[in-house]
Amino acid sequence: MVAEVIVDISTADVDRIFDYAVPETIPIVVGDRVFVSFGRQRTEGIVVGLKETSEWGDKLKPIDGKADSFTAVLPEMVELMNFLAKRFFLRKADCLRLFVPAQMRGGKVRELERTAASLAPDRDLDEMMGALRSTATAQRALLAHLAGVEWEWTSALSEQFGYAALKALTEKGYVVTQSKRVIRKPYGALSGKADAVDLTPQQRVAVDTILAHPGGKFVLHGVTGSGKTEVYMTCIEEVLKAGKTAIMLVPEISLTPQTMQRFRGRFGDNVALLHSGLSAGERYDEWLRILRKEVSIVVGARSAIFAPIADVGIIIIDEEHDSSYSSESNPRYETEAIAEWRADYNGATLVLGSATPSLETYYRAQKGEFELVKMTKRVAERQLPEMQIVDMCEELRAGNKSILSRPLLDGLKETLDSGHQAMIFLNRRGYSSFMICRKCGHVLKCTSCDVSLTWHRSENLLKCHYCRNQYAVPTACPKCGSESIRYGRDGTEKVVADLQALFPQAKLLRMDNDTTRGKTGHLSILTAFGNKEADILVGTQMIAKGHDFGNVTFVGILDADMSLYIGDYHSVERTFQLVTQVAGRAGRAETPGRVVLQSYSPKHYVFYFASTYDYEGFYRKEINTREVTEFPPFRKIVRILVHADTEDEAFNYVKKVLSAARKIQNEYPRDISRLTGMRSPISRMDNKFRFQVVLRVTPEHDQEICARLFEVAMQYKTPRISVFFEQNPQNMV
DNA sequence: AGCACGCCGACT
DNA sequence: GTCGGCGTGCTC
Repeated sequence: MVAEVIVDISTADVDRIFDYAVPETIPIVVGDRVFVSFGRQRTEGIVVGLKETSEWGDKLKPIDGKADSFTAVLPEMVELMNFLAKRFFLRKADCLRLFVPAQMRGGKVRELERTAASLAPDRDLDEMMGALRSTATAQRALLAHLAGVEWEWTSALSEQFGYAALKALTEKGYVVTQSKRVIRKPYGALSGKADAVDLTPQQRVAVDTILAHPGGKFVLHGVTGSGKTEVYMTCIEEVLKAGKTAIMLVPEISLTPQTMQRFRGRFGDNVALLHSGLSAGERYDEWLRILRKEVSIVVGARSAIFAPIADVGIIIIDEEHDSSYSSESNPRYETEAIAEWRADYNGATLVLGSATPSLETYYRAQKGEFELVKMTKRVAERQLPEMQIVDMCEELRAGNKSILSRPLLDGLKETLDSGHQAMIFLNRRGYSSFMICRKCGHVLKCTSCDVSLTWHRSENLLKCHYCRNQYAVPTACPKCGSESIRYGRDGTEKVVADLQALFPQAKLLRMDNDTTRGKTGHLSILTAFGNKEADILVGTQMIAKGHDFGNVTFVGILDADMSLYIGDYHSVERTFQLVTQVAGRAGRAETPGRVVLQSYSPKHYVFYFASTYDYEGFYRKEINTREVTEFPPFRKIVRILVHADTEDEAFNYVKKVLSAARKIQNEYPRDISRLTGMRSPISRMDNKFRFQVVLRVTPEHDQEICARLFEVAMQYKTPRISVFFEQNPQNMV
C-alpha cells in the first residue's frame, strides 16, 4: 500500500503529493497525520490518498508512524483542501493547517492532564481528623473540603490551603492523587435555561420557507431587531432532529457572551465554540469534542467553517455582510465560498442572514441563485428608530464649531432626563486619509473612478487606488473656494471629555481600541453598560454590532460620512451597513428609539436610504453604480502585490508581470480591463518597497484568467521578493 | 523549511 | 592556501 502525503512544509516547491510506503504494521487511512522522513529531515504530513502502487517503485521511503490516535482530517476536508488550493491559490499545506489546531502540529499534542486529589477511599474521615494534631488547622480544613467533593485539582487545594498541608496529608496516605484529563470549557460559567419562544408570524414564515427546502440556499434579510437568531436556532433544532449537524458563523466581534449564553441555554453541552478568543487549550478541546462527535452544533467565527464536523445539515452565516468573513492575510479566503462548498458537498442548507446583505449576495439573490426570505418587522411590533440627519456644515455656519450638534445634545438631554441610556458612535474608519471641505462638504474624488482620493503623506499627493491618476493637494476647496479643507477629526477621548463637560452629572463609558485591551476588555465595558452603570457609551465600530441593550433609546452617529470617503469602492455600502447597524441599537425594548446622524454630506443618497430603512432602494441605486463603474459583482478586482528590498527589484518585477498580463489581455480583450502597474499606496512598509499590478476581470472567465495571472505572478517571483496574489481585496494599502 | 553542493572574498 | 558567504536545487 502506498500513501499520498502532503508534508507540513509551506513552500511552493513542495506543494505537491509525495508517495510513501505504508508498513503492514501501521493501519493508515486518508486524513491521518503521519511522521515521515523528508530529505534529511523528519516532518509531519497528512495522508490525502491511498493507492496500490507508485511510479517511484522501490525508491519509496516508509511512513514512520501515526502522529495521533485518531484521524484528524475528514475525507470531506481533503476534498475541501483541493477546492481551496484551486479557488484561492493556496498551498495545500496551508489549507491543511487551517483544519487542525495549531498546537497539535510539531508533535506537542496536548491533552491537558493535571493532578487531582481525593480522600483516600479506605480511610474514615473522623479517624483521620482525630489523628491530626490540633494545631494542623490547614490540614483539617483541607480534609473537610475534600469530604464535601468527589475530587479537587491539587493546584486549587495548594492555593487555598497551602502546599504544605496537601503534601503532609498525601504523605500520611490520607489523600490520594491521580492524573485526570482536563476538559477546558470556554465560558463554562455561562449556562442557564433558554426555552424556545413563540415565533412572530414573519419568523414562522422564514423558518417554514427555509425548512421546506433542505439543501436550499437562502438570504435571510431581516431588519435589526427582527429576531434572526431565533430563526437560526429553530432551524438548527429541526435539522438536529433529522440526525444532522449544524455550523453557525458569527462575526468575531459579536461572539459576545450574550450569543453564547443563548446557544448554551437552548442547546446545552451540544454546542462547541471556536474562535480566536479561546486559549489554545480550550480551542483544542472544543475541536476534539467536535471530531469525536460529542457535539452537533458548532458556533464560531470565520475559522469555524473548517470545523471537523460530519453530516452537516445546515450552515448559517449571521451578519453575512461583515468584513471579518474574508481573510485578508496569509491564507486569504472568503468564508462564504467555503460555506457554499461545504453545503453543496453535504447537501446542506445554507442561510446567509443580515439586515444589510452585501451587494454581491443580494445581487445573486436577484439572479435567483439564492432564495430571498424577508423579515420587515421587529419583534413585538416594535418600531425602527426614527432617524434625524443633521447637516454639520450648517452647524458650522450657525457658529457651532463643536463636533456635537445641537439636535444631538437636545436628544441626549431628553434621554438622560427620562432615565434611559444613550450610545454615541464615532465613525473613525479611514481616519484622516481623505480630504473634505468643512464649509460645503465637498470631497475630492477621482475623475475616472468615482472613488474618493487618498492622501499620501510622504509625497503629499492625492491618489486614486484603483487607477493611476494622481492629483496635487489643493489649498482651497475646488467647489466653493473655501480654505477650510482638511483631513482629520477628533477621537473618542475628546468626545467623552466634551460630553462630560456638558453633562457633568452623567456617567460615561468609552469603548475603543485603547480601552478594550486584554481578553475581557470588551466584556467588562459592555456588562457595565448593560447593568446601567453608565448613562452614555461612546465608542467606535465595536459598539455597532449585535448588542441588545433594552434601555438604550438614543443613538448618536458622529461623522457618519467618515467611512464614505475612504478610497474604496465599497465605502458607500459600508456606510449604509454601519449606519443601519448602529441605529439598530436603539429602541429594542418598549420605549421607541431615536437616532441623530451627523454628516457633512447630509444629502448623500446613502443617508436618505438609511434613514428611511430602504435597503431595496439603496441596493438598486448602488448596484447600478457598480455596474457602470466596473466594480464587483460585475468585475473581479485582481491585485498582484510585491515586496522587495530595493525599489529596482520591485519595479522590475511589476514591469515583467505587467507585460505578461498585457499578453493575456490580448487573448481576452473583453474580459480584462484597467490593467495597470504602480507603486502601492503605502509604497514602503517594514523597509520593503511595495509595487502592484491591478486589473479587473469579468466574472465570465475569471477563474481561468486568474489562474493564468497567478502562474505569471509566480513565474517571475524570485527568492528575494515576496508576492501576494489578491482577488477582490478589501483594501489596497 | 532545512540541508548540501558549489563557486568567489578576507583571514589564522 | 582555506574558512565561509549565501545562490541553487532537492526532498517520495
